[in-house]
Amino acid sequence: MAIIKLIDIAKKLGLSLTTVSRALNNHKEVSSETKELVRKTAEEMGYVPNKFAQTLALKKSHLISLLYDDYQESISYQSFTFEIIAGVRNYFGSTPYDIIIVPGNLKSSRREPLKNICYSRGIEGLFVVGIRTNDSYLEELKEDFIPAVIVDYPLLTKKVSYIQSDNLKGCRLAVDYLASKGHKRIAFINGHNLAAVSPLRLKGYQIALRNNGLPCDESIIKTGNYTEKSGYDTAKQLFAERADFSAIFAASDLMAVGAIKAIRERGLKVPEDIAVVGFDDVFFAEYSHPSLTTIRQHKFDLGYMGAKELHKIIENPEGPRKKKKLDVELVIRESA
Amino acid sequence: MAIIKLIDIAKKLGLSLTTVSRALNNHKEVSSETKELVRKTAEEMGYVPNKFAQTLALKKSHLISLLYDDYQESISYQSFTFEIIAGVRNYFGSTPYDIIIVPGNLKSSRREPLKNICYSRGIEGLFVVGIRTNDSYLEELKEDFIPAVIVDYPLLTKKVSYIQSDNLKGCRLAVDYLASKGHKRIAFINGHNLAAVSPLRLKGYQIALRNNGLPCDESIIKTGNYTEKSGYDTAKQLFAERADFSAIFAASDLMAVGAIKAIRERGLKVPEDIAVVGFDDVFFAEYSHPSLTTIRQHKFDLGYMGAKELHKIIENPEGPRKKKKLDVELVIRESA
DNA sequence: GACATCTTCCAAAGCGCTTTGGATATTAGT
DNA sequence: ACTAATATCCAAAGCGCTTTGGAAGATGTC
Repeated sequence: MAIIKLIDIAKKLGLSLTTVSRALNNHKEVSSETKELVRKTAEEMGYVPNKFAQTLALKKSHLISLLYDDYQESISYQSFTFEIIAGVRNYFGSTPYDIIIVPGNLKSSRREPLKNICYSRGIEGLFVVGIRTNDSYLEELKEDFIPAVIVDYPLLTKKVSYIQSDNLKGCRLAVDYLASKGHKRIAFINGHNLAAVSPLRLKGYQIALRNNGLPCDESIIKTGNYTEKSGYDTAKQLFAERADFSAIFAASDLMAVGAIKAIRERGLKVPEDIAVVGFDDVFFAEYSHPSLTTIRQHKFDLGYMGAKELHKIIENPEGPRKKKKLDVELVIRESA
Repeated sequence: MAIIKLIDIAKKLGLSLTTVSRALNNHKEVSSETKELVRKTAEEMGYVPNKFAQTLALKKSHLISLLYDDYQESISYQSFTFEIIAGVRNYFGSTPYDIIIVPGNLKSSRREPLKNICYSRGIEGLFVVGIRTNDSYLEELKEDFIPAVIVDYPLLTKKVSYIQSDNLKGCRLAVDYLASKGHKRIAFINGHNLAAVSPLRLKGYQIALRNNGLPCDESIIKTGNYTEKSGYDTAKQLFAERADFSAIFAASDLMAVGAIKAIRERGLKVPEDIAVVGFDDVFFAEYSHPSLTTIRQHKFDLGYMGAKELHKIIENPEGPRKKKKLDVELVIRESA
């Protein structure tokens, strides 16, 4: 059975194409009886509009695109991304917009310019997550040629907003909590600067130390790359350097897990000897051992609220852009 | 700067629309000099073809759709899904196909018929992951109206293939390994029957027991729902019933983790008192404590190979369909 | 030089939809 | 009863592309 189109309905009812189209789109120029009739037969005949034809005629695709990376190497980031995407999807699920995934990864070296992708597919908005600070797409985004919302990268132009968790507060919560437990020397394992949040978290850590009247000692600040292994390595390095600390604050849960591994290998106990706090609250934080005290990011909301903002930009391109900061919370478990 | 189209190039070069189109599509009816000229100016002018117009004219959308569920309640499944999707995306990244995500979840109650979605968006193929055995979309899929590949649900028609891991082998590996360690009474925590793999895994477990000359005792077979909590609950239930067992084989890593928690609460040690083997090898299996011995599914490959098969079905609808079984392997860590 | 054969190009139609600009029929106004 | 307004419909054009069916010019053959 072939796919039926407007003209089929028109023929069957002895109406014109125009009238049928208008009836279905609820124009005023058609009587309500005909509208009802058309709607009913359309339903009966199983008519569905061809979006391509509509897009062409209306110059409106109702398509937004997701730009993200599979990041095979940092597998924990997956769950983070996935939850954000779930939020995006959930939001747009109640709008006429569909989501298209551009081929290939953010990382892929040989890839089309963003503009080509968007123009070619008539994409109306971009949702970007996990973009690195050295990504060339960022330059294109700055040209402001398309509405976009970026997670965790501070870009604010006429058509581009960004959204992220309140990293400063997150760090404050973590450090305050550790300080309240009597820790005076809190080491910090940060992530690399390809993630725009890294400097933020460092800053948050430093401010929080100051607010607690604690000195900021460069020698107990290390940089990993958000992976478990790097957490493990940097923690071992701290020990090797005979650094003086009683707690570790890691900029990701995965690094926290790695650090814990190093601590235990050293024959020390978590949290008795050394307390550990992570960041993210990825889902396995609860199941690791000891379960992780960490800063929870509301990932789904990041996606949902970001999608909402993107929608707003598309519908009202002249409106004001704003960065959005989502609240975070301290989740106290066993590791600190 | 407006988006430029074929006619713009034609005007600029004093050629006809037809010729320009043909030049870009490398038809033989146009001289190679003109081809080169057209290609160059197209490049210079930043021309990109409008896919909607192309689709309309060619009756070929190059669009496949991903059907999956965010499964908020079973968060571990996320990483499973995400990795599969990464595989799908990776495969289609080197083809002209784009991936569109249909709005809403598989689960969502009020949702469009699959046919409407596909016809309306000109979707050429469906990649389905995580569909439940009672999902109404399954009925539509059985009507065989569109090429599809399903992960983990056995449906094989003219246009639909499926792909899954070798569950039987997985169970065999797990049970054989436990048996080789001297375990005679191996409890089994299965998942619910909304997942088509559950009965398979039960069967695999039973066969493997038989092959090892071990009795199959119904009283140490329990059913959870693939979540950590259900693993915890069913393990506790086993203890409450004073069941006799020295090992637990769980049909998912998350249930395995839950079971371990119950075991330890009981004051017993893993693996010394009770050994535990999981299934899936989700990424945190490595980081849980004790790290999980489990059956690794190659999730990325599931997506990649499935996508390849889908591609094949689309390009050659008359070809033979086949189910594909991907190899699994035993990953030995600490829990058994 | 006349005919057939390529080669290279183009105008027009068509993909399925929406919208513009009229046309026709119905109702209201005086 | 005649005009003005209103309601209801339609034919045709256009969205940006590909393809069909020719046409014109170049080349080759005898």
